[in-house]
Formats: sequence, structure tokens, C-alpha cells
Amino acid sequence: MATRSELTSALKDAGFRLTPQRTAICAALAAREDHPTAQSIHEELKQQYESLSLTTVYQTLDSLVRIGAIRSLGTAGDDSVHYEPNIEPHINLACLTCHRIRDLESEAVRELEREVSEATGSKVLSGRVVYYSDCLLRADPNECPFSSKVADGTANTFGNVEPKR
Amino acid sequence: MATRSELTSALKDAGFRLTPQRTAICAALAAREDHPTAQSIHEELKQQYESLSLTTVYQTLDSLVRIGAIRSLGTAGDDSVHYEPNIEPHINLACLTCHRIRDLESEAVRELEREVSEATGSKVLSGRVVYYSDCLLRADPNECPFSSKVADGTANTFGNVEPKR
DNA sequence: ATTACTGCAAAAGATTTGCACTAGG
DNA sequence: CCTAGTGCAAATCTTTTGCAGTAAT
Repeated sequence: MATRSELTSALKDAGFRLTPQRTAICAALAAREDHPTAQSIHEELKQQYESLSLTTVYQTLDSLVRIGAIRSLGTAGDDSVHYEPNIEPHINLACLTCHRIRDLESEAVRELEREVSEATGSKVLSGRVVYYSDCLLRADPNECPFSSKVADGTANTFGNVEPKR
Repeated sequence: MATRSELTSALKDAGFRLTPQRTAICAALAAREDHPTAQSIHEELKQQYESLSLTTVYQTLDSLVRIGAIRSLGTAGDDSVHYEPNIEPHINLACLTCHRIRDLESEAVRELEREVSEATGSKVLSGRVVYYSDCLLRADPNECPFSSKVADGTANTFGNVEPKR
């Protein structure tokens, strides 16, 4: 998991200026355990930095993705892009109902990145490995897809959460 | 690669009605070698089926994704979702400049899907394995990222294409 | 006959852009 | 200083929705 200073250093090393806004965004990314969207980072930070604009959040996230410091996972059934502060190779499992993403450790992903490096002739900078569920086909849209697969009483993979939409 | 009838059968089996529009969309998906967006399918088909609406294309693609007949890869640096008619496990390499996606064979991806099945307790229905390039950092936005990595005269991975944006 | 499907127009939302102001190096 | 960065408002664009007409089974 990236630390706040790893993220800010990455920006600085890439030639970006270090502003309080960027530092705050990096700190928020490093602190969060989930896979935030631009909106959710903005909502979280504007409590302390009420002048922080959504535009700046978008720009900073984009810069971080472009330098390979974080990854863009695409949407999780909602319409917003989720970002991944954890650039250690792993699998993401997305629930199309509750729009949350869970990390899954995987040795095979490391092998994948080796294959990509070899095929492209350069180090892997960024990518997304996301598997998503078929919950949209289920009768009850409020039902979490991963929990619904567990016929017996086994715990829900994600816990109980409300779908956003 | 899915055939037209595999796609239409999948829809029928899932309880969807077979309409000329859906059949056409399935045919277009099966025929294409690239990773189309809803817009590009619509543009292609409206030449023959001028009444075909973009709404129907979106709906049909969504249905196909939900039944696991095709996959949604997310964006490739543009803002539209690309779809994947080829559900054989493989890696996708996306160029953030020209917005095209290339397939890369990989045995490791099969292993990935086994891991996901095991972790979720069910068969993998859909997912995206996409690596994208760092072309956005390059000086010339018209330069294709994959070609730019080839210092000698080796052929461009994608051929020469214009960025969309 | 039923009920899902289609297409249109409008809406919804996320992300981007233009621009004047501000501040990092 | 000088140029990059910020924030606001407006614009853009993709995707979704409401609804009345149409067609699949």
C-alpha cells in the first residue's frame, strides 16, 4: 500500500509542484482502505479543505495514474471511475450491486505482469485486473451478489451494504 | 471468439426475446475483430438498420454483459466503455493514445480465473484484465505509446492510427 | 393477448475545459 | 518572476430514463 510520502514524492519526482491540495489528496488516498472515486475523495476532503475543488481532485488523480503511482480500475457498476492506491499486483473483485471492490491476493497476477512486460518490452506502468459479479440478474437488486452465491449461512464477502443506485 | 449464434442463443436461453435489432448487434459483435464501444456498433449498424437506436445498443450490450456472453473492459483513455466479444481468458493491452485494445494470449489468466472461482465459490462470469500504457506522459500526444517504446524500426504494435481526442 | 422491446427526447451524471486568479520554486 | 496549479462555471459526452408505440411469443 502506498504511503502518503511515496505518493507525494512520486509527484515531485515527476516534476509536479507540491501544493497543499495535492498533498491532501495523496494523504487521503494513502489512508483509505477502499477504492475511492474522485467524488468520494472530494467529499471526504472538503470537510477540512472547504475550498478544494472537484476539478483539482480529478486532475491530481489523473496525474497520479499517468505516473503509475495509483491505478484506475474503471467503474464498478456505478458510473464513476474507482482508483486503486495499492499498486502491488493483485486481483480486484467488484460487486456490481454495492459498487464496492475487494482485493484478492494472487501470485498469478505477478506472472501476468511479467508477461505484459515481455510482450510490450517495458515495465508495466498501470493496469486493472477486475472480476465483477452477475448480481444484476438477480431478482432483488438490494441483494449483495457475493452473499447471494453463498447458499448456506456462510458470511457475506462484503458485509451488508446498500447499493448506491 | 463468440459466434453470432452463440450470442443470440445465450440471449434466448436467458429469457430475452430475439429481435432483429438484437440479432444484428450480436452479428456485429461476432464479426468485429476489435473491442467496440456502443457508439461504434451503432454507427456501423445504422447504415443498414437506419432506425436502430443507440438506446437499444446500450441495452443489448448491457444484457449480454449481464449474462456473461461478452465482457465490459472499461475505457481505454477515451470516455466510453469498450466491449469484448472474446470471452476466452486473455490479457488486453490498451493504448491510452489511440484508444485501441490488443489481445495478448496468456496461460496465467486461466489460473487467475481459477483463483477467483475458488475465492468467490462460483464460476467466473465476467471480468476485465487490462494493462494500459503511459503514453499520456509523452511529449507528442499523437504518438502511439506502443510504437514509441520501439526505439529501432520494429513495427508498431497497433499500426498507425489517429488518436480520437 | 400479453408483456417485453424499441426509439425518441429529455435527463442525469461524471468528467473536462476556458479563464482569471493565486502561489510554488 | 514565471509558469504551473486552482477553482469556478459552463460545456461536453456518455449513458440512462420515461413513455408511447410496436412486435415477439
